[in-house]
Amino acid sequence: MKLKKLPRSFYRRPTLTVAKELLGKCLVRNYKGTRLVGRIVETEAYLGKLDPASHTFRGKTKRNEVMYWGGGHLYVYFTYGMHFCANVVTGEKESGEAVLIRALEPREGIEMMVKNRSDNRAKQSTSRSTLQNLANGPAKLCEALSIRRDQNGTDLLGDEVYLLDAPRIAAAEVKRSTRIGITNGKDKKWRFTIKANRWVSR
DNA sequence: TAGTTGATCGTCT
DNA sequence: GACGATCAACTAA
Repeated sequence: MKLKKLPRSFYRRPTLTVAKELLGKCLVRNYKGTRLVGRIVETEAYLGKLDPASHTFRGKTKRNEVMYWGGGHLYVYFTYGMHFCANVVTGEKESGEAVLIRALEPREGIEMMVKNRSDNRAKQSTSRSTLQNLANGPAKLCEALSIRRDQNGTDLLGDEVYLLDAPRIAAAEVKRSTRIGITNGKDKKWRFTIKANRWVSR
């Protein structure tokens, strides 16, 4: 069966629901005529005003403006002086909520992803670092898919970046845990992963 | 293999 | 002026 692009209505729902259902969907990035595709295996929800760890906790700013555009947009931010992270904006307009994509399982255009990753850094991946290291972290997948500041605010119903529908992951296969790399709101179990999936970040 | 640290800069206080 | 939704290299054992 042919997989379809997810409709706007998919995103305009409660953020935790979207975060959970994003698991197993495929993220597609059209880059220089090549389709780069990865299956989402790990997400985290950021619930705006309810969430001290969210960029929008303290209200709208120039940086987090995109999170108020409403479900179906891509929010890309820069952090640690060198990394980008990609979020899917969820909920209605002005909700200020989004889901962070934390890890992908590479599916298509893998050669290009490897190239993107090694171009930016003058690193060399030898024996050990193979596909495992390609997109198992929020900053890594941005590099692999060449998502940068230019993609901030991209409409996910366009052709540049979008998501393809896929059969929903069974509830028994979804693991819920605490989020990673934050200090505020540590206790909230708003991270979703596919159980026993080797592509999840650590 | 676990734990520590340097890189590096836009954004908010 | 401080720090972060990170990563990879380096150190010690």
